[in-house]
Amino acid sequence: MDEMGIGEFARRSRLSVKALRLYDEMGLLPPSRVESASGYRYYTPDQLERARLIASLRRLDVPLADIAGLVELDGADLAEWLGEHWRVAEDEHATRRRLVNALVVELSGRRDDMYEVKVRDVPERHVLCVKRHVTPAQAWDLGKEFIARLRDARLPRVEGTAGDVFAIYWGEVSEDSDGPVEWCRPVPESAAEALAARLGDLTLRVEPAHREAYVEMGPYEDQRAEDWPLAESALRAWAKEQRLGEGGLAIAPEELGMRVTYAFRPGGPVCDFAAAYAE
Amino acid sequence: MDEMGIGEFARRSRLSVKALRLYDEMGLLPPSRVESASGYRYYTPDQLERARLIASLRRLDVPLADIAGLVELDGADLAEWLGEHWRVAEDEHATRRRLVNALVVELSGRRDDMYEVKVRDVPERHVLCVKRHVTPAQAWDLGKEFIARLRDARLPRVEGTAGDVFAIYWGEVSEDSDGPVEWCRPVPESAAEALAARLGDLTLRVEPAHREAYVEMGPYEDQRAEDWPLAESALRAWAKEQRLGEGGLAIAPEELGMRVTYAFRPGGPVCDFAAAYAE
DNA sequence: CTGGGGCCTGCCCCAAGGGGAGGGTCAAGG
DNA sequence: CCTTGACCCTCCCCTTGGGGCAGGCCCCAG
Repeated sequence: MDEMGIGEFARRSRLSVKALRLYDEMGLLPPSRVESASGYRYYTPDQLERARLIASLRRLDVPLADIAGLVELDGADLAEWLGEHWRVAEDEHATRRRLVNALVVELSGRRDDMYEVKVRDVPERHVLCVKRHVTPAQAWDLGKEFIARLRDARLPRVEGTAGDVFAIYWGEVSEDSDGPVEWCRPVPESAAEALAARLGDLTLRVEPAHREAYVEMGPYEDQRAEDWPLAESALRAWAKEQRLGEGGLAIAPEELGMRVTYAFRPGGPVCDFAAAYAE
Repeated sequence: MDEMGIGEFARRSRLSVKALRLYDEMGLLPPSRVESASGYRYYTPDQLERARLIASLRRLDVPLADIAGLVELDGADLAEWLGEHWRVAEDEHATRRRLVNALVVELSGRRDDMYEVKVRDVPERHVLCVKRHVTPAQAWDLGKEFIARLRDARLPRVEGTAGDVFAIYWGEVSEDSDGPVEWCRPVPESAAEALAARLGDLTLRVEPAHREAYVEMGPYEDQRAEDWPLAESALRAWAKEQRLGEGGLAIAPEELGMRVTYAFRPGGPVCDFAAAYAE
């Protein structure tokens, strides 16, 4: 029988002795034999394949908890899982790359050419709103639903950009912070009173006139939550350049919220990411 | 004075309250004022910029220890540092991508088309060797030096592939495991005796005849240590296919070592990654 | 039978916070 | 003035995937 001690097995599997003892303890890779008297672990060469697979997965930062399930899969299923895992990793990497680019551009004082900041004046508006606390997952689905409801053709429309549906993020929406988010639809003042009767879960309020700095984020379907902080920082850099309050208070998420406007223009719906400020 | 509590500061900086308390404790981002009676932390808006920078760097997985130094740099230097940091990250990502590809190819049973495994017979040879324990950093420099020494034109050459300089990795070379690595130069048997007199730190030994499975790794200058395990696994997969010992023992790094052959062919030096086995 | 290397368990340590207990503070409303 | 609820404090334990070390067996070769 072709046994070896833990040291040799470690060298040949490219795992550390410490890791092997851990994997034994958690049942992921028990030695083929453990001498009860001494406690010595003995491994056989046919355990190397599993060990090397574990080592590879660890090198890809797959958590041990996942690995425990994965090593029971057959090759094809594991390959499929890896494909999916890698897709996610590529995604995160791309997000980080955008963040690095944005940071470097901002720090080196160059103009950010990724996002062009524009300004628009928004008049006082009567808006129909619905406000919810949502997790990131819900935000997308619920958003779609509310946007559809609010675009309901039977509601009279406000002319121009000021009539687009928008959402206000009053707080951060992430795994452990759930908004709130408010979806809004401007309605003509003339219609507001009549609507007040049949509101349902909607509320009617008046938004003050303000100025918005915004960047265009492209098609609605392509929105990725990770890009919003980049847009936000572009707005902030712009604000600094414009000397809109050195303390960072002119752009005021805490007052008027970060906004995403859904403009259903010809050619498909596109988004703006906007920060309102009160001059 | 435009102070805010830790909660508001957390929201506006996209850092958690917990993180802020930690950064205070370690002096990275102390509040502008701490009420001594209550222990309450109060921050000012002009601290937001630093806080947001820290948050961005953390999102890039920069360790806090590094961040502590980085936030004192000016924009240009920090941008430069980020560029370098990112270059490394891209590198690691590319390495992981190669590993995933290799794994998926191997697991789904497809032939690995990245590396074509070839076989060659190596006759018994007299070799001039120098063996050292080296760290990864040293391996490269020391390797260059020894290869140059061993290629010394005054030594008689063995004809053909069998005459190429090669290195044997007897153990893993990584941050915490230092080899050993042996650099070798075959010499004709006829010259061996005469050489024995003026050996210096070189040793002369006889390598048994064996067969080597190998893959071609491209130019010498492009070698990256991270690719070698991939090549090794390609060899191992090939060995399995050839039924060269199901236990994984026929390919025997533990016996004959993993080899890298430096072939100084016309067109520049290229490397082979080889595993010797004893039929 | 003795030395040296291999191996054992058990304990503490790391980053970068998260979660919660138990208790003090602040500001607004009654 | 009092209460209530939101906010904040410190302290302690928990996480992942091991690394490092202490103190003590074990095993094999000479």
